[in-house]
Amino acid sequence: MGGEEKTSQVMPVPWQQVTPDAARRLVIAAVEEFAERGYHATTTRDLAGRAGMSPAALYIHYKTKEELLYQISSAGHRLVLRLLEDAASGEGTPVDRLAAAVRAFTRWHAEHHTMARVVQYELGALAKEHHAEIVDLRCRTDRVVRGIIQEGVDTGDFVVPDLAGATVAVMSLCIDVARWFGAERRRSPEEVGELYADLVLRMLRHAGPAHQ
Amino acid sequence: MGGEEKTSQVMPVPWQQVTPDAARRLVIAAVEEFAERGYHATTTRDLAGRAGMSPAALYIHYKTKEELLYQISSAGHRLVLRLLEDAASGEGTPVDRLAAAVRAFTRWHAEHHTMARVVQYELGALAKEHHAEIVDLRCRTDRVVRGIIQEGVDTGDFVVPDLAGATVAVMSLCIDVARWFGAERRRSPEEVGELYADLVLRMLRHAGPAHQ
DNA sequence: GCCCCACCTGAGCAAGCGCTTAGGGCGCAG
DNA sequence: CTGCGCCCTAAGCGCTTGCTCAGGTGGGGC
Repeated sequence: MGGEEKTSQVMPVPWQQVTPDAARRLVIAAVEEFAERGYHATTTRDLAGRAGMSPAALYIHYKTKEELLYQISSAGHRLVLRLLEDAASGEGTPVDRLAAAVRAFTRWHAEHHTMARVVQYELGALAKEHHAEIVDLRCRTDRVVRGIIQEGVDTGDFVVPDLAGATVAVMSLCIDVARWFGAERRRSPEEVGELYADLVLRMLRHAGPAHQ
Repeated sequence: MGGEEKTSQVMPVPWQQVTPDAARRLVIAAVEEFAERGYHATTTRDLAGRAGMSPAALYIHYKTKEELLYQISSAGHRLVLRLLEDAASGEGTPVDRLAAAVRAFTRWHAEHHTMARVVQYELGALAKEHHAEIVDLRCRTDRVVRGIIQEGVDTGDFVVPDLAGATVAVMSLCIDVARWFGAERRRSPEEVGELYADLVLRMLRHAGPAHQ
């Protein structure tokens, strides 16, 4: 029972390289279940059931339930970091690159909002050393975005009274997409990405007459 | 064990009217525990222990653990709704009133970030009829903010390509404060409120030379 | 035929869960 | 004093939890 879940594949999800097949089915089941009910409300029996196997089979592929969460969290954070680094090291002005970063970051949170929910809201359930590793990744993503904004300030394209505050606000705006996206069916991930890129530029650009 | 928690009281928290004292201690303990570990990871023994009583005493004051969550969620949502309605029905231009709304909404999420976390991130753990009631409250808060933005668009102060999208973005930005605030000690709730009011106005105002 | 190995299952263990029950102490009206 | 009601606790019930383990199945090399 439990038909195959169809997830949109516009951006790559790294589960293709997870083997054997049962392990992949488990990790996909875990993303859906953790996103829907939360890590602590999900039982190993739920996961095994959704992946089409007995509860005991889970422990052939993963040592603990927490390791499954860690795999998801780690893969998600690394993927997001790469996304932002690509945007940051791309061509164009800081304005262009911040827009690209926000577009990609937002779009990922919308398109993969189930995985994004696990990545962003289930950190607290990680074991201590796993948690520390993830926090380090998050600091790095923060630094990437702050770097682009700083460059924009240097060129005079951005005017921000508080660099750290603006960085937090920009990332916060994008991250929270994972929370509300899905309840509303009207907008596509691409549209939200465009809208947010525009809003963020409006937020940070100096409010002079030389608009676009 | 477990000293008295000191919560800043700049904005009123309605627990003063919760009686008897043990019931109030329980609800305060529940806010802290639910915010820190999440509803499902918190046990009734944790709550009773933090409130300084035996596990069984909880059930004298609340029928279930879920009812405790519901009391917190309901009180929080009603408080936030009133906060926004006050700002919306205040004096001044739509620009002034949106700034006031964002300032108050943001500040509440920062100042009471433990309660806000429960209010914003533990909805899914509510029983079905409680959940429906809370969702209704959330729709009303949404409508209040959308109303202010719409007025600003009518007066020509705001230029937004997508009213619903802009509303979601504005509220999203404020709500997410509950997630990250507390890790960073550098900013006060008032400062974040000011920063966010400024950023939101920049996001929505038409980008002409008639600035400020 | 044979064994090996990767993968899986049924049954179940110890611990912890939400919640209940029987009863105890204490303040107060009589 | 007695009697009553409120607030509380110790003990524990029935169930679910994360996880284990002995054993089974099926395909490939010999």
